Amino acid sequence: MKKPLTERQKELLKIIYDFIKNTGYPPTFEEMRESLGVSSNQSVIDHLAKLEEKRVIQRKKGIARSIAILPIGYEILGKPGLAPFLGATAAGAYTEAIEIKGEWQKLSQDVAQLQENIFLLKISGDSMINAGIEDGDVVLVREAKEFVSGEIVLAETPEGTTVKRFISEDKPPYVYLKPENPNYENILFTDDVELKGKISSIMKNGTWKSVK
Amino acid sequence: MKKPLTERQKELLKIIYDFIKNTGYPPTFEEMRESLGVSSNQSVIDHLAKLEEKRVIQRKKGIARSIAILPIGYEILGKPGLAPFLGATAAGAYTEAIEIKGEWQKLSQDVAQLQENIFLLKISGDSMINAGIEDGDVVLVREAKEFVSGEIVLAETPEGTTVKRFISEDKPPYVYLKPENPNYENILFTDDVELKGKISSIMKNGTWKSVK
DNA sequence: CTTGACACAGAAGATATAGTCGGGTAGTAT
DNA sequence: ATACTACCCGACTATATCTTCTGTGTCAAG
Repeated sequence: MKKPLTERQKELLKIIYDFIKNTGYPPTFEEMRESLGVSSNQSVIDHLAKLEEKRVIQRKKGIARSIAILPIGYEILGKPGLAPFLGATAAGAYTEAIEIKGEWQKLSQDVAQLQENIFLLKISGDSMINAGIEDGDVVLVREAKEFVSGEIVLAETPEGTTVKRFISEDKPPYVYLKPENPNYENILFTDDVELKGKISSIMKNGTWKSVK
Repeated sequence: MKKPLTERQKELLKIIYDFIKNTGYPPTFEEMRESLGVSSNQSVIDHLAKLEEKRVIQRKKGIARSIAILPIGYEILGKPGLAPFLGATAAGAYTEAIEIKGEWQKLSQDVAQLQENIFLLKISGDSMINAGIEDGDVVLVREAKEFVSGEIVLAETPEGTTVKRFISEDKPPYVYLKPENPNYENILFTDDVELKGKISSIMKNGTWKSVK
């Protein structure tokens, strides 16, 4: 008789998931403690122990950032998947080897949520032409919360949504959005500007290439 | 003029990718050093610096296991993706807001490779009936190399391929495969037995549930 | 009114992990 | 010859991170 997760446990699971999605690696106790808004590691440890007991996550003793979310955890978070169909095997008596059928099967409607939020955008305009992004191109955007100087980002500004290179440096104008076309001006980064995601790939002639 | 990755750098990238796929979190310097088969951390650091310079990965100074593979890295590894199509935005002048179209677009044939190797299996037999896995059921398998006692696994034995619970304990019979049906015998774990993956979900009446 | 589950505080100690320093070799280009 | 790049060795240091210990308060169940 498995018990369901408590509110606090669900919160922590969500915190872990979001952290991984955002950084690419799991959080430390300290980072989770911070996100939970408590002052002691002990709380985190207690909750992690429960989550592990309930097979929602898995950890390794003494290893830094060693939290992995197990399938049950993803299910609780509502993150489904897509998979190829490989054939039949046996759970009872031994039977035939696996034969590859090569079919595909949707596990849920919400496929994109599998690992991260990604979506496609059609570009209009030529302000990023020197980065190889041209009018009419389709680019792939990965949603993110943390950004590194030099990355091409999707930004929301009071004037609208736009794609530019994000620059953060320690000399004026410090933080701004930079077009890759000399005919356009930099956009200073103000409180009104919100970064939505990173442009990671671009489709050219039907094939995908990385942006740089 | 970007230089391509050297052989060694590609090897390290692959090592990092495999480690993450397998454990759910990135490796330490020590673990990478081991996989590279060298005796000094410095080698790893040198290669990581190059990979970071070439925008293949991204790291944070002083932070444990803080390697994230960037889109270019995934491209080099040949791991594509699938994404919903959201609409048009502007790279030039500001234009309209994003409108959701809700279409889907395939980025490549090889969709399953996105984040990990997963596939479906049709079960025959009733040896796992007490775990809720019945004859004719379809289960989802995630390929893995490391296994924890208690997990339901897909195993290859000299007699054939089978699904059982993997048990590893410090009393006899120590390591074995356990059916979830009293009518079946345990299978002792020998050198001939190879674990291929973990059963993470099962489809019942068209919907997916976690196995326990 | 005791017991247990849940949630949290605060601090000390142990160890896992990143980083630094100062080298060495082989190959290739200037 | 000199300079560069890719690749590697080994020992040391600094700190990031996990763990352990002891104790508090609440709330619901027996």
